Amino acid sequence: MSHDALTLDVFEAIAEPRRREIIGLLAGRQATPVNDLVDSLRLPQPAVSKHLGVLRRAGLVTVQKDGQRRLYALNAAGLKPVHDWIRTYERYWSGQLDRIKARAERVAAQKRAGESDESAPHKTDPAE
Amino acid sequence: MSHDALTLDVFEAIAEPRRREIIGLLAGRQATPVNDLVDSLRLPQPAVSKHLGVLRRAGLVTVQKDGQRRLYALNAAGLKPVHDWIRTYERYWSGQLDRIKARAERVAAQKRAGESDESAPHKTDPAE
DNA sequence: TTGATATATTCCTGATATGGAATATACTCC
DNA sequence: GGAGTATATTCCATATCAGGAATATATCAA
Repeated sequence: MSHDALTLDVFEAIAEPRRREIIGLLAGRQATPVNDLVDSLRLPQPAVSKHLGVLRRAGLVTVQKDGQRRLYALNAAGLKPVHDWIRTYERYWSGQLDRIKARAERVAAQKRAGESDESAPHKTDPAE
Repeated sequence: MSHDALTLDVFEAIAEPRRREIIGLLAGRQATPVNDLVDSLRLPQPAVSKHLGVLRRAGLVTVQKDGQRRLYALNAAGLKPVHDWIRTYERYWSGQLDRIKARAERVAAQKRAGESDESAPHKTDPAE
């Protein structure tokens, strides 16, 4: 990817299920050595270290030296960009009233009636 | 990753900046033909169609035939898994007290339900 | 120092994604 | 039917990633 080696995209970082799993594990602890994560994840240590490297460059975890170990801790604030982005669309599914209100903002600009709307957040199965 | 050709991971779908852009464009409109997106994105039409295909298989957009055009609409509800996952960690950056409270909730919820969707944090070590 | 432990890094390989170009499909209009 | 428009699909080339294996680095212990 065309990313700076030092700054990875948070969205890409959390696209990996294993990395989300690591985040979930770190959320419950304060500072966890790599080996504990290796045991929990049942993944070879190099793979875990690589994932931790991605998370660190994405700003999602912090490292702390403790003797020969490296203690990783979650930096949940790094998830804020994703949260902010998602929240923009939360109103589109959160409820009928909210959705109507959201639509009203757009419709207000047009001030026209008789618009046939059908974008309900229910899943329409696109059969080929 | 080895994904079903018909069911793509939402996290992977939104990892692409262009696709997030498409989502942003669709959020403001009701049903948009591909060509409108092509104009807005300044991306060749085949690329746009491919991204739309990914979004559709991930359940984030729906298609609707309109003559020779295909009208795409945002299905924001497809973002809910991401929202739910993120919300789990929202409290970790919102405040210290909230964080303690969050841990209690999480532990309680895990004792109650064994229901685990793929994006949820997996087993947290109870010893801590 | 020697050996063991903890973690990171490098190299390799297979899988996959992206954009580009060309082509295929489907629909509309004449 | 044939031309033109709208969209999808295929093929190609490049890039990247995930995991495996081996190795490198750093620290601790005796």
